[in-house]
Amino acid sequence: MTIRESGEMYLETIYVLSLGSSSVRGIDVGAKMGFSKPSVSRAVAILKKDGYVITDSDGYIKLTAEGEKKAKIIYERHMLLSRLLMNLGVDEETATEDACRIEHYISEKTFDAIKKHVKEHSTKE
Amino acid sequence: MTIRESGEMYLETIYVLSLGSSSVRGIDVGAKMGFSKPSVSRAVAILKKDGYVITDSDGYIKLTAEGEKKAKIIYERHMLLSRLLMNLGVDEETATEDACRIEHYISEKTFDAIKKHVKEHSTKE
DNA sequence: TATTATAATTAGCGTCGGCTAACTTGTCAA
DNA sequence: TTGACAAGTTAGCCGACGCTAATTATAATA
Repeated sequence: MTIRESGEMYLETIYVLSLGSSSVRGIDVGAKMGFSKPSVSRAVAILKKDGYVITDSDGYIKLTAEGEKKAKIIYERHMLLSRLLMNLGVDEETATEDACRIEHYISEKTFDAIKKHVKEHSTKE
Repeated sequence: MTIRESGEMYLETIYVLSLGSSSVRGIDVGAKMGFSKPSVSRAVAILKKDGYVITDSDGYIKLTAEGEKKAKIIYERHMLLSRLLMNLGVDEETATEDACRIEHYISEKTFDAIKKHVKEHSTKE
């Protein structure tokens, strides 16, 4: 099964949390995303089934190699989009929020174009 | 109830079809969107309940004043986004497709910024 | 007129992805 | 040792929004 929007959000959140801490728990993911424990529990179970995460003996959530790869792509897209929007003059908070919502729906081609644009415009202005 | 992504898509489709023909039927909407008749039937019923469309005595779908206003905003957003993406170098087909998917998730602030950008860049290059 | 085709609707199914309530499990402190 | 709290899971609800199958209604044609 292909990962869906919701799964991408959970994966990205796990990734971001794991950047700041070596031990990520479901409860932290839920707190970050504003979702309940059962919602996280189910989402993590799906990510596990699909091979993106594992839970170790202490119950901590770890990304698999594949999960980390995927999460990095999603995160990079998020950053890229935020930067694009900020280049267009959107404030950081709004840019981040909007990027978060639309990052799941954009094609590879468009991301390549955005990447090019951001590369050209991120140093100046 | 606030209109949702799905409702926005139906409304936009009805609007676009009504630009090319004075009589829009559910079957046309379904054909355009690739959805079944029952899906359209239900969606139109919701749009009707929410005051965005009416169906006349012949069963044709007409936008109300509010529906048309809303549809125009959605359509304008679609055009704007497409133009932005094309300005970034994305081909028209991809730009249109991506714009279609993300147009529902972007804040007013970001749209204003995009509008400004497109205004500045659409004549040149 | 009777049949047939087209369009719309109704009934009901399935998936996704939230939720609450309730149960389990493990740790820590009284 | 026991009791309480924290974290996770299970069971099951709900709304949104696709779908098919079957029905209804209308219009066109044999």
